[in-house]
Amino acid sequence: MTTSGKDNSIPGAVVSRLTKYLTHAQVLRGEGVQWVSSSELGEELGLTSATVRKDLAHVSVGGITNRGYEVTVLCDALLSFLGVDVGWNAIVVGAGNLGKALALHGELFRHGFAICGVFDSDGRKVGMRVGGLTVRPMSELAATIHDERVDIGVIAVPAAAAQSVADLLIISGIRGLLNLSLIHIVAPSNVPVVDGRLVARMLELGHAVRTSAARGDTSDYRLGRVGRSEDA
Amino acid sequence: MTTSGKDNSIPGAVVSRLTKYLTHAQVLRGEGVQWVSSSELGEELGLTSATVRKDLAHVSVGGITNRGYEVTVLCDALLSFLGVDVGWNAIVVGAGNLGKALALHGELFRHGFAICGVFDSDGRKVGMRVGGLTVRPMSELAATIHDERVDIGVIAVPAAAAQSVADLLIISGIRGLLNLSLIHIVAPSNVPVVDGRLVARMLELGHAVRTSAARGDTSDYRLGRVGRSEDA
DNA sequence: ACTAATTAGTGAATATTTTCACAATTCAAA
DNA sequence: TTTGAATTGTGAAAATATTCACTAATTAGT
Repeated sequence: MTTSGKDNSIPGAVVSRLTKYLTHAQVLRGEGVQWVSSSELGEELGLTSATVRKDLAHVSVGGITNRGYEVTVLCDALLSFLGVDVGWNAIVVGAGNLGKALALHGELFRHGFAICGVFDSDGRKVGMRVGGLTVRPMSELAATIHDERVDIGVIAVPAAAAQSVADLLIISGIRGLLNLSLIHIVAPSNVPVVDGRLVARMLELGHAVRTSAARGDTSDYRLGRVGRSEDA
Repeated sequence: MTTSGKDNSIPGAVVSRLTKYLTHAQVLRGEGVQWVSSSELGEELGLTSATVRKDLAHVSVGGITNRGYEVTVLCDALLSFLGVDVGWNAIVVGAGNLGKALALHGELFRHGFAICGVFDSDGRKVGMRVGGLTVRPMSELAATIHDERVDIGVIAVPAAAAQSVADLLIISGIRGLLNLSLIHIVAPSNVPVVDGRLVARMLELGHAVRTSAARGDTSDYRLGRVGRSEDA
């Protein structure tokens, strides 16, 4: 019954898992499931039940002893803990394919992120439409961040420009950065940077595939959720 | 002098950092820098020099005592270690904005990933052009994986379809998955899954911004690389 | 009511990862 | 050649993270 909910600095790995609990709980809610236990969550997500319980103890969700966690309560607690209920204003810098894809990604909006601007240094891209937005020049970036109270900047520019874009965002008062560029971004400690570097992820995957092959892995495979049962 | 290079199962966190060393070393190479020390790398990437040295000990790069690591050797060793020199065949499932962005992302090709197909279950999307490729129907997926020796599948479909797409890829013999969907993907242990779930990353960022604000962080900020010095 | 079964919460034990600290080595310069 | 500064590689120590294992609580069934 403790679950203090407001401890101090939760490790990034825990927060990362919390996002998984959230999306899985949302799936369960969509299926009309009412209760879920730590062991079920763990099994589905490849974790031990103890890890799940310890993680969830950071959030204000009380589990109930012989039932588990109530799915809707779990969803709400995680949404609130992750700040989805408050919502964020975000801008995307870089109107290339990736930047446009993010700006148009409905799932982001649905999770509390309002994309309120797309910027590009390329004059030929300025003025283009991206969904309901128009690509704006970099010169308007600082004022926009200030005037529209932008919290988050998404860096979707080539590696060579990424750090200077980050610097511009930072001196303009941005509060956090999602880095989609290839390189590591340096930022002051009060501006958290989260990496979404997909090429790097692909490199990690390549390595994993290779070592998996080297180990000669085989597996007793049972299909995932979709194949396993007839869902709602 | 040991640096055995072929030990056993390197932690994922190490591999993730190796991709950072690689991209940073590539930047340095582009600038004509010849040597880099573990402490320089660590400072730039926010790590201790000991971590850098330990990480690099997994790869076959010998540092030299009073100099550090030779940048070109470091690049080559990391490229080789991560399998970029061998190269991979990849397909993208889901011809939405994100899927198209990935298929068209030049940086992927430059890092050894050849996108050799884009698939979608939506008949209206089948036949569309995506760069040099044509969107194909899901019915052709299994044969393509087999015939074109596809190693990696990128899952860029809505959450509701993601696991069944994964299952299809897996039974068709895919060797690794990049998951860009919202949900956790279940796969057998011989098919590694790497998460590139950008919405989840944004949620993590929202949390980080919030706790950063709660701590009242302020910072002595010096600009990153670009602002700090006059590079080559 | 009582019993059996289940499951959250958590202190203690493990396991893993990171950092420290130092010997060995190399380079540059006097 | 000698000295001094720099830097790797690595055991040992410290810090973190995960898992175990047990208690207390709750429910369902009889």
